[in-house]
Amino acid sequence: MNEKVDDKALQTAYREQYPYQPFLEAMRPLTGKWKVEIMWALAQRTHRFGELRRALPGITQHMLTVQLRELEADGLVKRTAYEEKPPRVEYEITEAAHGLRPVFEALIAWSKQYGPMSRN
Amino acid sequence: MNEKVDDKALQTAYREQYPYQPFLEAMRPLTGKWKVEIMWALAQRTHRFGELRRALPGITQHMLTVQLRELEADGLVKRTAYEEKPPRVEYEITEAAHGLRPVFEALIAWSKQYGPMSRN
DNA sequence: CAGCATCCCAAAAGATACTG
DNA sequence: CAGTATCTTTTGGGATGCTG
Repeated sequence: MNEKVDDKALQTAYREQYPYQPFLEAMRPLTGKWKVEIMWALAQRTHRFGELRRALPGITQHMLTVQLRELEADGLVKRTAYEEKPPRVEYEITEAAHGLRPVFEALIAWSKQYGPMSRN
Repeated sequence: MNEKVDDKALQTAYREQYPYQPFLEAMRPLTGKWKVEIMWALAQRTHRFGELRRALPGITQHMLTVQLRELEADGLVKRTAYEEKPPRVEYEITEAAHGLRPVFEALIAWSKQYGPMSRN
């Protein structure tokens, strides 16, 4: 009944001693093939839907819509639709999302230091 | 022939002015359901295969193997097999991987500041 | 113990056509 | 212009059985 005490202690250590869950929580809203790129573009300036589409060569209209909706639901992007004809919709990053900059910067710094690690 | 000059300029800006590619390059080796958790565990100390398995409840043997192999190929994890019977294999993070700590910390700091953003 | 080989499934992403 | 609706494809991950 107690041969696995060490394992249990291990698990407790991981989950309680370190900000384990917060890390995973923080990563989740950015998972998706295009989300980081979208955030990157919006971090530069506000974009219209079509601008964003052209700024991300290869993305489909469908995927851009889907991922923007998810980013919006996660509070990282703000969508503003203007009732005009033809319609105009603008996307910008939220205040909360600006806080991600240090993360991006740290990651880039690391990437530069250790160089591109190509797997293939 | 030149109505799209603005778009081209935009793309150039994203890809040349900002460390766009480095960022994506840096993220790639960490994509995979368990990689961050594996790195987290190994950041605490060296683990044997079985220890790692027990430390990550829910992971399958198959996935642990696959993701460890990828992390190894990306130079984030070092694998050492001892020729014993029964066999013993130890995993540890590499020097390069230690540089990721600031990234993790920045992400966690951001996560704490803006709280958990639940989508559901 | 630490795995590899297979087969299978669900989720994510892409292609295409259509619309307020 | 900025989407939505469907359908198909791809990818990642899981289950199971076998082995040096």
